[in-house]
Amino acid sequence: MILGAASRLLAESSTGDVSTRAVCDAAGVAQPTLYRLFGDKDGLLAAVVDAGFERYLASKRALAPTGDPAADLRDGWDNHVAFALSSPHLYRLMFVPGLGTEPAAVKEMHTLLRRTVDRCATAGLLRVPAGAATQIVMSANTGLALSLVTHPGLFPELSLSALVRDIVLAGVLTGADPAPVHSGADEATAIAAITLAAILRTAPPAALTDGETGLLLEWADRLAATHLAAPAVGATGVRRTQLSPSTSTSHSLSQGDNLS
Amino acid sequence: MILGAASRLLAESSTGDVSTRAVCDAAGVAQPTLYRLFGDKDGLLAAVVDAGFERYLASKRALAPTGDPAADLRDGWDNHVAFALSSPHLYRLMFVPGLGTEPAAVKEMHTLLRRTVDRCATAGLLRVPAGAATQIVMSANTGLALSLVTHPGLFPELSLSALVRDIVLAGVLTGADPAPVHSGADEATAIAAITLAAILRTAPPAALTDGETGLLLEWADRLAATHLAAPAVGATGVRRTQLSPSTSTSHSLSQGDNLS
DNA sequence: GAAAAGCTGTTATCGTCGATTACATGAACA
DNA sequence: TGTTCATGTAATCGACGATAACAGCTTTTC
Repeated sequence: MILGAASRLLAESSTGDVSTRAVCDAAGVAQPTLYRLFGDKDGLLAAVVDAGFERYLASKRALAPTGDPAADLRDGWDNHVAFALSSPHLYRLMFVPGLGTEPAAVKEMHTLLRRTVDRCATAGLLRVPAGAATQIVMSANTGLALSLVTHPGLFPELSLSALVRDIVLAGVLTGADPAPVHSGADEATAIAAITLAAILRTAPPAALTDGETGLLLEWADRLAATHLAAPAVGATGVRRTQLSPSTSTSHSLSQGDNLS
Repeated sequence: MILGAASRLLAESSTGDVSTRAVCDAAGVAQPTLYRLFGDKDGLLAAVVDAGFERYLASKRALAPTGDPAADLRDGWDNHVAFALSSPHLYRLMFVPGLGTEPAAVKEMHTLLRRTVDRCATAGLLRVPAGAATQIVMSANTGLALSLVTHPGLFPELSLSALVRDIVLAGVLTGADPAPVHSGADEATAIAAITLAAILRTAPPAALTDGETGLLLEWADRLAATHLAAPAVGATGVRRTQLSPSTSTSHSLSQGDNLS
């Protein structure tokens, strides 16, 4: 069970790397055995990547296509991010190859996404060509997941993924509003609050005391952020993915998030 | 000139890694010298990152703030992507740290972006809170750049960055249309063409010969892709960044791109 | 002016890692 | 029974990151 030991050690590793010796020790074999079975350390890691990708595709198949391809697209995004967060090291191995080694599995994922996009297209939901939409969603999705994985400190917002997702999908699909869903007067209110908050922050007015400015700022922030918690694209029939309870759409910004 | 040798070797490296021995040989010094000056290999790489970041910030300052903060935001995006493509290995060192070592420079860049976003906010151009907008743009920008850098084979489209950029900025700014700029009948035409192309590709009709289907497909693709070459958000006063002649907005899809 | 202190750079070496060679063992088959 | 081949091991190699011990040189101090 060399492969299992490698996967386990990788997941437990703090640096995201494993030594062939450690893998062999954990598996109870000598090094040449590993090298005969996998040929190379890269071969071993490729096998680990393949196994991880098998798991990823399994979770992908669990999200069977529904009648709502736009919702499927959204669930696919969430599922992808959840997988990345669940095994960061493995994700980095899968999507940040050593510059030259392209795991074939990535292309398979690309075609999988393409299928969902095509279903959107045949339903008349696409406003950009299917190929462009696929690349846009794919790069934005993996890119965001990589950012979340490699900069856990910089982007502590759990809802960031949902925000970017809704914006990107709204830019690709028809009939989908970008993340902030407000209408008419609400939109004007939100924008005014956002503008005021920015002005207060960069140039506090002399007419108000610091305490007053702070309180006003708090209210403005609250006004500006309310719409971020609203459900967005494809609001009907929201399904939860098994892996991502925390990245779902309806997650509000109640806890420590500071998006102001 | 140990640092210069390290930077040069890193840029020329094929794996994105350098050995301290190679650096010392190239610099004409012995290893302990390097370790006395930089303490560690990580210390050396951190210095390389700092130097690269100095260059990045220099190119950033060259894009002095104009009266159009939205255009500044766009130029900043292009500049970022151009930097990533110009030195992929360095970029990966800067933005894919070893999981634990957060280069302080990244935070500095974050605040730099925040300043531009705040200028948009005070101009009333923001439809999401400034903090959220900063995180959205930042993660999408670095994420896309990482995708372009680490998967040069999967995303060969030079215009992909511009597409994602316009979509993301449109989701964050007011008065900015998402990438496909079409109006009225044009939009209906494009969507119909996209839908038809997708249907033809997934289920070729029996009423047409293969040749006829192919020709029809070509025309539909052309109809669907025309609007992708149109200028987008902040169309007035488009400035070119020094580093990114190829990622500019007006770049058309004439060459080998296949976004269909 | 000579000695002490400190910076700068060297040679030689250690432990770890990825990878390989040469060899041992045991089952399948003629 | 002897050959073959798959499977495993001990021992080893070269490259790497890192360090100890030592040598030259400038600066400071008495």
